[in-house]
Amino acid sequence: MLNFSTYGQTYEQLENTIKKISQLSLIEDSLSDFIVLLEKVEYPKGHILIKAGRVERSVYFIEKGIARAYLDKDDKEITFWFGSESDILLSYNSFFVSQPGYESIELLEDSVLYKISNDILQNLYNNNLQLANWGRKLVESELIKTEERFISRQFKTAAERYKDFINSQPAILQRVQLRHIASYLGISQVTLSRIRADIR
Amino acid sequence: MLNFSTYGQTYEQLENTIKKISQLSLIEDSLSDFIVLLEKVEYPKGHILIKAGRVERSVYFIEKGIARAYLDKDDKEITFWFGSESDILLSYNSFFVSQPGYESIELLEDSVLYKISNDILQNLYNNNLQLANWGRKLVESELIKTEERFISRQFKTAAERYKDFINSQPAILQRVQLRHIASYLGISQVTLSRIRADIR
DNA sequence: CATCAAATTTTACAAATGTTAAAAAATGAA
DNA sequence: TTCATTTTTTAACATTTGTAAAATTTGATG
Repeated sequence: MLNFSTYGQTYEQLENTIKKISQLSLIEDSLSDFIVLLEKVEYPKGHILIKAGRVERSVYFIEKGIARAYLDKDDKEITFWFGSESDILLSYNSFFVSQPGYESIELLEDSVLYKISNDILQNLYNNNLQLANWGRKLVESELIKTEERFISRQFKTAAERYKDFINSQPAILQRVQLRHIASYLGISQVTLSRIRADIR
Repeated sequence: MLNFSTYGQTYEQLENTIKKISQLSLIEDSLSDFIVLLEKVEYPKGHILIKAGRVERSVYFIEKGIARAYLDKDDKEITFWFGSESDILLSYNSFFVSQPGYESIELLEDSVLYKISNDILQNLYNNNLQLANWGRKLVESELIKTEERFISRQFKTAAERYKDFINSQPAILQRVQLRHIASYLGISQVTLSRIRADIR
């Protein structure tokens, strides 16, 4: 549970932080019930928050930091997701259906997160209509984002995808190694270098 | 609303059909409430069920038939989804957030569908905890499927993706033109022909 | 500042995929 | 069946992207 005094925050400060994350302002009436169930956690750069092959029982809200989800293919790592401030972080397939996940998630900066277990969340969902609908909307918005990325992969060239990326997530470009961005865009690092050279 | 006598079905027959679709057996207690709100619709092959640029107010459950979602890119159509018996059919971004959708959905065979409007569904979600959680789980399972397709696009070769496709959806291969399958796999029809020739 | 290690870019060549056009095969209506 | 149309495959060539290795740049540290 959150220990407010430990972090020197008032409840109001915390509430403002949490509201920014994942449309939590939508559940105004239930917000305080929700907040007290969160656990604040901090990890250093390089920490592997979620490990492939395990069943993940927690979802995280990112207050500060950047994370990448990746999976191991042969001797390479394939990065397929970045998350930063105000994003939620979880292994979809592991968290939703309690199966071992295929992905790992690494923190790329020292990070501050709020954590809630699946057991607690399921209990909320089964007893609070407002939160159940908030959870549904949260997943709906993740689904739209994932589908849009999927489609753009299908009909845009590597150069177009890179330009989209620097327009939509310029901060990530500054904070993440280019080899991860190349992997995220589905191209080799050499191709990414060529695209960057052409743009210059 | 469903008019049972029109279609010569008993309620029990209809319930069995509906249960097969989209894990609706999960909402045993609310199932009959849900079923009476469905409207059965039938359309011929070639019908455009959902048109890009419109706000879509309905979701469909496919009882019989095949559909493809596509978008127009320059003078080409990009197919990015197939649905058949037991799948749900909707424009994610249009239905979930009431925006004009970017995709069209065409029926590739004469089809039988059950339809429910977003207004009715939202009303159910806001008044029935069991249905709200069923809706959340439905979206969660769509999200897992979409993410898996996204990732496989990123690290599998065109040949691997084709083999995955014929293993996981052999029936679709028999029922859909190869040009649509090539588009779905993100490759040209020429490349698909080459892959098929190599396998033979 | 000098040095080392890691990250990124560049080069050279190979492999995969795309484009266009044409040929072949399959489909479906009369 | 025949014929016309559509779909699929093949061929030839162009372009994109990948791999491996070398060169360069960047960043951290003494």
